[in-house]
Amino acid sequence: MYDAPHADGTVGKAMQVLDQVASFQRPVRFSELLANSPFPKPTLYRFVQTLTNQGMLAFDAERQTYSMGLRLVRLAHAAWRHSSLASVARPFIEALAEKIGESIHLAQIDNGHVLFVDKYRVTDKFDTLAQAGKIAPGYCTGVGKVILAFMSERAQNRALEEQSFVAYTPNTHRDRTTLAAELATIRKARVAYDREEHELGIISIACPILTGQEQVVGAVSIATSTNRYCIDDLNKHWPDLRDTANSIGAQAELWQVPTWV
Amino acid sequence: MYDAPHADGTVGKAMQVLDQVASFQRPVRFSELLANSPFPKPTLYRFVQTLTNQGMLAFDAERQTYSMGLRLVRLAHAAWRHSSLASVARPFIEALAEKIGESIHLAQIDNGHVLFVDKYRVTDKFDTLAQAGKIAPGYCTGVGKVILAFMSERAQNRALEEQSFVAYTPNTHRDRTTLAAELATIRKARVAYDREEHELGIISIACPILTGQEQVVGAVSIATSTNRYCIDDLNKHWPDLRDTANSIGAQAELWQVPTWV
DNA sequence: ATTTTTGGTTTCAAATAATGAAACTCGGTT
DNA sequence: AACCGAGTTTCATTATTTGAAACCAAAAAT
Repeated sequence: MYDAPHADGTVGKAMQVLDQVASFQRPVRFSELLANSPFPKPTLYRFVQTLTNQGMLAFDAERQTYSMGLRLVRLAHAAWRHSSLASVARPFIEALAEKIGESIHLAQIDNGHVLFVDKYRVTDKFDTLAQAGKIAPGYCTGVGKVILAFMSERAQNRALEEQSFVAYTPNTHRDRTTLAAELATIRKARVAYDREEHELGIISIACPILTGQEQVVGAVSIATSTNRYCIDDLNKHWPDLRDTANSIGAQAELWQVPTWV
Repeated sequence: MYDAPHADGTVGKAMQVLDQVASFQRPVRFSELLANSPFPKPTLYRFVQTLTNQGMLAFDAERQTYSMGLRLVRLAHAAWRHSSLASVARPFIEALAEKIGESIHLAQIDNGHVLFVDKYRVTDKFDTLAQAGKIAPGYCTGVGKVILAFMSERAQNRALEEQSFVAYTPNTHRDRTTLAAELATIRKARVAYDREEHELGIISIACPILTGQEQVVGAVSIATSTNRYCIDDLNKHWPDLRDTANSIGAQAELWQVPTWV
């Protein structure tokens, strides 16, 4: 990696601490943080203090643990509405879900990882942040692969660099070369499939959301379980999915959605 | 508004910039930020750069505008799950909503402002971040007043200090004294009403969510429109609402929800 | 076509804030 | 009573932030 000589100063370090706390997925003690921290004790201590003061972290005095602060929820509200495709895409996804009666995922890419920004489950209707905001790897999901496939070469290289290639299932791509080959195919076909690559029993079909100049802004997918359907069944929905993706892309263009190069 | 004491160093200032961008509620140009910024041009410029590098802001090169970054959505996901009442409260709220067929709000307090962390609308089922993550004033909402009423004296004073007392409707409290009087009543009655104080035509009944030691962690409310019901009708649901609030409180205590003193 | 203005970016010395080794405090051991 | 581990504070050193001024490019005005 070329970048990260001085890691964006003090603010960058503080954000690193935020990420670390988030990564625990549970309230965490100071000493636990310290154990996996690049920072010496007093430095980390002050970061955690500052972030708590700022409401970016929350400190539970009783249990002496830190967790993510509510200020983030407030800030994310704005991010959601103005930087994510979710608000633009919502009506289209809703319509598609009603029509075909399967779960729909909406994703954008964030630092080589697929970020789910919205999700419609036939049963629950839309989920809250409990579901949205999740991340998943790019190299083994339908939405991830289709986004990667349509990135500019430079961006794709950078993103591929960051993939971990953990073998979640026997079908998971295990290195860059086989993945790169599939990405080329995907780009031609304009559709990607997840054949139980991330989770056994789960398959999906994904289409890219593009602007007029063929820039990817995200992806939509229909996901289902192998108990109910096979890839060929999903394929029957392809025209609908493609149309939905196109409509979202057109709408996103009118609206001011930042593109991801 | 008297500002924070030392504004928490560089990190605090950066967070201030984040807030500022969020406050615009739309993509914003550098010069617009500069106009309302306490920081000189190069300083603000560097903050915005750093935050963009960090994914806390997103820069749209084409339109030359900044908006909130997707990293916030990722981080908020964790905040939501581990620091908010939402995950704990969800099943109880769902049950209540099914039973009485009205919209339910779940709120926590964040710096004197009511932060809606979840919302169940009978029609739409749960909303996404589009709704959750919103903030509302504390002094003129059912959930806000009931939370304020149950805060420790010290915390209440601090929170009251921060209320703006904008008169949204003729019924809105216009100063601290009348509000303080009502808060005392609310604390005794253990229930608060919003009689069109925030929005004409909207009324609600709210109960506090308390721990065993009577610490407020949040509030639940039933909201409806005056076209359909009056306060007395809402009052019929009071036992159910109170029970729901109590169940959430009990559950929150078992789980590690940070308390707000 | 030339000048001026506007919006954004870079420089660099001075001012300030971050840093971390070490020392300290406070419950709870041994 | 001495010890330990987790958390907190001190303070001289170091590195980062700061902002006036200068710069640049593109748009607007002349």
